[in-house]
Formats: sequence, C-alpha cells, structure tokens
Amino acid sequence: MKPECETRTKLLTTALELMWERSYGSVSVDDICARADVRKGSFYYFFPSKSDLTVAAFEKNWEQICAKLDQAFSPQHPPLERFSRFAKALYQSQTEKKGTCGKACGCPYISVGLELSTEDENIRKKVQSIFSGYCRYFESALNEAEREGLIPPGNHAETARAIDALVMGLLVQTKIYNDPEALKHTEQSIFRLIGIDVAQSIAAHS
Amino acid sequence: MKPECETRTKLLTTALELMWERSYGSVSVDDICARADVRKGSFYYFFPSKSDLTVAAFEKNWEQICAKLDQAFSPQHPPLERFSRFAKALYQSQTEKKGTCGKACGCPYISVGLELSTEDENIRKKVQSIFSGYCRYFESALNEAEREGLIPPGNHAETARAIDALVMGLLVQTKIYNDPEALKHTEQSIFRLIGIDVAQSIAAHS
DNA sequence: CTTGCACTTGACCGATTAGTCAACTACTAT
DNA sequence: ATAGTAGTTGACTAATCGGTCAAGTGCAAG
Repeated sequence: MKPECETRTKLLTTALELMWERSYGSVSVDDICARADVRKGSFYYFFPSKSDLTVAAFEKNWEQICAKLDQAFSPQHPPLERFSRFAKALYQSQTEKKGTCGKACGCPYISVGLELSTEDENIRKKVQSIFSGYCRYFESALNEAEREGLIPPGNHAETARAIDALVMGLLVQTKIYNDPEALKHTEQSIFRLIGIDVAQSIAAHS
Repeated sequence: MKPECETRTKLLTTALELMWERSYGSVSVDDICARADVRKGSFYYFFPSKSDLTVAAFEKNWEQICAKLDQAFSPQHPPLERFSRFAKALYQSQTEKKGTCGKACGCPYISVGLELSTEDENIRKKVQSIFSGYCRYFESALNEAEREGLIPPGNHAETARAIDALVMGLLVQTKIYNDPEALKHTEQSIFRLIGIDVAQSIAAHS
C-alpha cells in the first residue's frame, strides 16, 4: 500500500469528482465504490470513515491544484500578470468542467467545506488550510509587485484575503447561476482590489 | 391555513435555523419536527417534500432580510454611506449568530444553495433570485451615487455583481475560519471595487 | 512448501431516512 | 344539530445509510 495503491487512488479521485458534481451528503459510500468499481470492504480497509476519505481526497486534489497555481504564479512572469494568468486558468477550468459534466460546479472545497464545517472539525481545518494556501500565492505576488515598484506599500496579507474572498464569491456565483461567465470580469475586479486600474495593468503586459 | 398558520410558520423558521447551523443533508425532517414540536404528519400536510419546505423557508427568510436591507439602503442616507451601513449590519448579524449558537454560520443561502444547486433546480433558482435581489440593492445605490456625482459613470450592474461576489466570499471565509472578524474590512474592500478610496468615503460621512 | 502480509470480497447489521396513511379533533357555517 | 373543513396524530413502510466482519486471494520472502 505504501507507494501508490491504485485502488486507494481511484477512491480518492472518484470521491472528489462526485462531491464536486453533487455534494457530500448526497454522495454515498456506495456511490463512490460503484463508480470506482471497488467493493465496500476495500473502502474501509483504506479509510476509517467517509469523513477521513474526504480529507484525504482534498489533500490529494490540492497537490494538483498547486501544480497549476505554480504555473500561473511562476516568477518567470511579472507579478501582476500572474493574476491575469490565474483568472484565465480559473475560467478555463470551470468552462471545461461544465463541458464534461453538463453543469457549472464551482469549487468543491467551498461547497463541501460550507456543508460540513460546523459539524466536522477535520474538514473545516483542511479547507481552512487550503484557503490559506491560495492567499499565500496572492500575497507573495503582491509583495513582489511592491518590490518592483508596481504597487505602493500596503497590507498585502489583507488584500490577498480580499482577493481570495472575491474569487470564492465568483465561484459561488458560477455554481448558483450555473454559468462560468460569472468569471468574466475576475481579472478586472482583482485589480480594483489591488488598487490599480485595468488600463495600467494592460500597459504593464506589453 | 390561509393567513398565518402557526405550525407552518414554526416549521419554516425552525428549518432555516437548523440548516443555517448545520446543512441540508444533515438536518432530517425528524430533526425539524422535533425542534418545532410538530408531528411529521403535519409537516407533510403543509409541504409536499423537504425540498419544497426549504424553498418556502428561504422565501420567508428573504422577506425579513429585505426589511433589514431596506433600512441599510434607505434613501434617507447618502448612497455610498449605505454600503457602510450594510457592512456594519452584516458584521453584527454574524457576530450575534456566533454568540447564540457558538459557531460562525455564514449565509444559509450560500451553503445550502451550493449543496443542492446541481441536484435541485427549484432551490437553485430560488437562491439565484435572492442573489439577484442583493445585486439590485447594490446597483441602485451605485446609480444614485453616479447621479449625485459621487462616482463616475460606469457599468454599475457589473460592479454590483462584483460586490455581491466579494460579500459572499467574505461570508464563506467567516464560516470556514469560524470567525466573524473575516468581515472586518468589508467596507474598505467594497469601496475599492467601486473605485474610490476609503478616506474619500469617510469624508463623505462627515 | 509455507508462512505472513497486503489487499479483496460480499454478506451482513442496526440505525436512520423521506415520505404515507387512515383515523382523529376542533372549529365554523348552515 | 350537523356537515364540512382545516389541521393533527402516531404508527407504518421501503429504501438507504455508514460501517463491520470473517473468509478469502495472490504474492513475496524464508
């Protein structure tokens, strides 16, 4: 089981997929097992509970998200341009998901996190740490932007949290309106929170 | 049953309370009935299903929220000051809820809406219409601010949607971080989205 | 060959779920 | 008085839930 057990991995990715498209409560352990073509006994061999499986699934998925974020926020791009790349990647991932599953699904961390946070402290903490992870990407780009004289000094941790909130809210809208176009002005709104206008940022790109 | 049946009303308020504190999936019809001191037969006399009860509960609660929003966004206050009042009311309601129930609960429309939107079209549409309701308050304040020369002309519907996203994201943070202090800089961030700095808005207050 | 370990299997459990129903009560209009 | 209506009740169901378990399989090391 140590390195990469296929069954375990399949359960992890299947669970995340189903909970992303539906919810924690409406996805049963039987559903996950059926879709993963794994028997229930194996499920409980690898995970002590549905809640633990969910935490592990979030952890694994977050690693993949990090790989994407590392690209968008790569130091090879100018700091402010990184937000543009992030906004674009966000829009693309939501559009792609709607294409494959027929519905706009938003963000599983948010949906499942909100669903369980008052009842399951493990999941609440896992989602909290993921949110902090996003903020770290934002904040370091802002710090670097300041260092390069692109933005004035300020409380960048605070701005990062505001950007995180904005992005999460846009993902909420995406799912509720069932339309990825809710993300159309993500970039512009982020730059307003940062305190620069879009024209200025476009100039910085060229 | 016509005017105001007490049992029906009790069911509505109890359901919203429980789903706000927990979730749709983890609150059973039995839970609602027990807390409301109503027998299950009566529940299904008034509502054909748990889903219908939830839609009705949202509708009733939204009326009460509207009354609060009417105060904050009353024309008797300068247009931009209305956002400050809104931010304050938001912080107060979250703090009060955490005081009474022990946990930060965020917004039930968001939590339950995300939980069910891909599976229950009635609930998705109800939550969508509530979100549009919020945006209408924001947009009309922005239009009036423009009319009074406080902000330059622009696409205020778009800005209103961004404000809505920001506020929802902050409410997500409130629940996930289990801390109403996530709302501390709501006002400031809203004004950044509008495109004015806080000092200017404070000047407008005095 | 054999022991042991990692993993798999399917039958099983008690609890809980949303929803049903026929019988009942209490009030109101005629 | 009586008939009808609005609301109430608790026992009931069939399905599903998360979780358990003893008995297996297949493989690798000694």
